[in-house]
Amino acid sequence: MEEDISATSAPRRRQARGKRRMAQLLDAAASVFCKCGYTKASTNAIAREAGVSPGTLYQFFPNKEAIAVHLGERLMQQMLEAHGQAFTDANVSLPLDKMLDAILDPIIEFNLRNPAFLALIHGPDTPGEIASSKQVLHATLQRQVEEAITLRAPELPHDQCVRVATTAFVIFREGLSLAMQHQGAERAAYIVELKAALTGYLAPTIGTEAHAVRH
Amino acid sequence: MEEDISATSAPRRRQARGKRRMAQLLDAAASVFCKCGYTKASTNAIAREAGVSPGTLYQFFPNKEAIAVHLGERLMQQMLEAHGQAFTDANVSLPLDKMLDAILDPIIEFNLRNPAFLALIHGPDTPGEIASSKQVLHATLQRQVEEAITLRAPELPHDQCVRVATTAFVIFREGLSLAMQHQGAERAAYIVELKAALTGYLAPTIGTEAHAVRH
Amino acid sequence: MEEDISATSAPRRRQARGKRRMAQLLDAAASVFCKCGYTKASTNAIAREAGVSPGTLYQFFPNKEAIAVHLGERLMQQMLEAHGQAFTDANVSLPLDKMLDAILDPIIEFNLRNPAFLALIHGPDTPGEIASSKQVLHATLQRQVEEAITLRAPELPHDQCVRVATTAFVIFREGLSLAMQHQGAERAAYIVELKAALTGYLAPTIGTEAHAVRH
Amino acid sequence: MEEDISATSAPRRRQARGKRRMAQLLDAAASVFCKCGYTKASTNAIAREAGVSPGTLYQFFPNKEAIAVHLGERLMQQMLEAHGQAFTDANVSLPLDKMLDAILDPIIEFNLRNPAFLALIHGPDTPGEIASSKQVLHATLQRQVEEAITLRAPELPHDQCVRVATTAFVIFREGLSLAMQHQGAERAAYIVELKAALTGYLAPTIGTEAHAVRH
DNA sequence: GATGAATGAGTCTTCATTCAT
DNA sequence: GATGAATGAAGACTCATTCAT
Repeated sequence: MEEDISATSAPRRRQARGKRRMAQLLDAAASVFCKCGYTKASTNAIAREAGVSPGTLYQFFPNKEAIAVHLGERLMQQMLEAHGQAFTDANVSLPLDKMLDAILDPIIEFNLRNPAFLALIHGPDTPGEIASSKQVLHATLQRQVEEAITLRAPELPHDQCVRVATTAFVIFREGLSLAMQHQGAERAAYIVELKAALTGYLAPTIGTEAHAVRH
Repeated sequence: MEEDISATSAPRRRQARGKRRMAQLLDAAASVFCKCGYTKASTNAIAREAGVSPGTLYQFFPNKEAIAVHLGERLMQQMLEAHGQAFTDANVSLPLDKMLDAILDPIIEFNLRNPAFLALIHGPDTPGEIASSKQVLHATLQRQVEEAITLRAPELPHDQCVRVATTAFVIFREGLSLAMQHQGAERAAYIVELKAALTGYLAPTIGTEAHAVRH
Repeated sequence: MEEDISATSAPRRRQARGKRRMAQLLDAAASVFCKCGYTKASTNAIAREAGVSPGTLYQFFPNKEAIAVHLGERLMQQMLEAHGQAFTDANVSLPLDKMLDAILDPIIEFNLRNPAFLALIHGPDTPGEIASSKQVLHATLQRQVEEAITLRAPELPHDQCVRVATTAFVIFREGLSLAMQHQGAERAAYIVELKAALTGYLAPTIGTEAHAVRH
Repeated sequence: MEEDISATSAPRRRQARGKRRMAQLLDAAASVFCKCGYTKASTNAIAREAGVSPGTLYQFFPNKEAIAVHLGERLMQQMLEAHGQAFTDANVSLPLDKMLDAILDPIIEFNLRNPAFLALIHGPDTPGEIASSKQVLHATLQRQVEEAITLRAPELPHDQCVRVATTAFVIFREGLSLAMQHQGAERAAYIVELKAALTGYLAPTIGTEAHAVRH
């Protein structure tokens, strides 16, 4: 608008650089969160890992938590882009064990590539601070689980559905965490256990059979 | 009070006072860990809560983690004293649901009275520092679970047994955590879910029937 | 609007835009200085308030203090334009109380509309940095007061005149400040006190009677 | 009590050291406040000036403002100790000019020795932050002025008395500030102006004559 | 002229730990 | 054993200013 004659205007280029920096910072944050956990990850360390000064970090994020929130959002979005079909009706109507495979396998695979996911989903150990960082992932995933359960067991009262989803979610989270703490065959074996746990827990509530869903 | 001239020798008295101080400090630590979580609990805060100076604290514990470790040990011991019979053969040979009631109810009740238990069992969110603090409770409880499972399913390969125990343990830990985050009826409902999850998970492995055990 | 193709030449247009920008920035600065005081007003905040980038701000002012200086100059100029007749011979020759009314009332009224005036006239609390910012307003006003006093009391030695002017000026400044800290009737009452203070101070030196002045 | 046989017990000695450190820190703060003003005085600078680490400073004061408050309190106390008789009935009943001499001279002299007084009484330039630091000195002194005025002019309505005291106080403060900015004869001359200003302002309200006061 | 990213020293404050008494 | 002062590195965050585009 002002003075640009070039094809890609200056403001646009600047904006692009901004996006790149944010990505860079989020990458660094992911790395540091993994190494140290949320609490011990320092903003200065994140900046250093990103190769920028602390001031730069704060040009993009107002505080440490915002970094976690953005990272969480980016992770969620990437996961949905990569495996958005996990919670589709097609999957949800499969027999329970197939359904769990269809839903969990992509998520697990995503976690292997993005270990920051687990770091975030655990958040700080401080009781009060339920941590918006945690919230983002938590809320989104849990809503999906709730929806899936509602589809499979429409007669379940809402509050009970919430409890089941919540419980299923923490089982998933901790089972995954366990798996990630191991390698190779052991990890695979823990994933088997995780699925067994979810199957065992959910079967009485939502049944094991294939199940036509309709909204 | 302090300097009584009773028959008991001076060293013994000193030792007794030491025990009292440690108990005092551990009580304070429990309280602070509950309020703040492990990471944000400062040794100064613990000392203040105990009504002693930081220097005194370090006369009994070499560092922050040692406090957590000792607290964990004391909690374990108190739990065993109060509910040592939880994992007895009698209980372990009950039908699965009865067994879970028999084992979990005392532990849950103990947690209600000692919320520091949960704070410790979660420990710092720092990955590396899987925290000897956590370890104490973890290890002890898990061993008990392993034993129980071995009794119920002696043919299970050892490594599989470990995985099952580990998985069952995290389900228990997180389910309990969920319950403690709620109150009254909601808490009770979450406990029901917790038991349902464990039942569902363990039934295929260790069976639901009563089961005579023998060492 | 910006890029109109009118007769006026490009450089002139650019210069006009420059003036507009400066005005814009000074307005923003006035607003921020009022809200935060000189010290806590950040250049970034001023730029933001003006709706421009920090870089742009520094294209017009070499540093924070220059902004204050320019703002001071603009305020002085606006005040002279609006109430330039305050220190005219006609006013200065009035009886003391009428003279104070004639001089102070417009200035006070100007301050009501331009509260940045007070913010500037106080400047940073830093001793060394008696602050050119402050200086501008200070110097100009004080010179006028000196002139008025010289006219009323030509026989007064110069250095004494300076002291009287200086003292009268700070009385005025702080009295005004006090008035601005209150509202409505209370403010009016403080203005009465301000005038009483100046009358009481100046009467012995420059007399209360009307006084023909001549240069 | 515990193990001390010495004349001055260990705890007492420790407490003494604490007091000494606080005094040391307040001295340092006074010095830094004078050099830099309240706003630019950094807690680290104060600690450095006191020859201790930042942590030590925070063992005695919870934050920067508390330092200022304590310093203000100490200054007030020292002033009262040194010149507590300034506002006595004897002085207040003198003729106005004698009264001002009797009251102001000691205060002025105190300021010469404790220039931090002025730094504190001005406080940060931030508008909102009326600064408890400032408050301490302000409030105490103003109350004394109010009392003196009430004694001299008992018929004055209370709110008017407050305004007069407030105005007189700021005249004093700024006049003193002016004097402190100069040296030698010039300073003396400014003190003369200060007294003239107060005399001129107060005479109409509280009269110039000696005045028997009674409570 | 305009932009906004980049800087980096500096601010206040905390905390695990040590040490003289 | 007990005290509490002392430490100092570290943390989150700010801001005047510069620079590439």
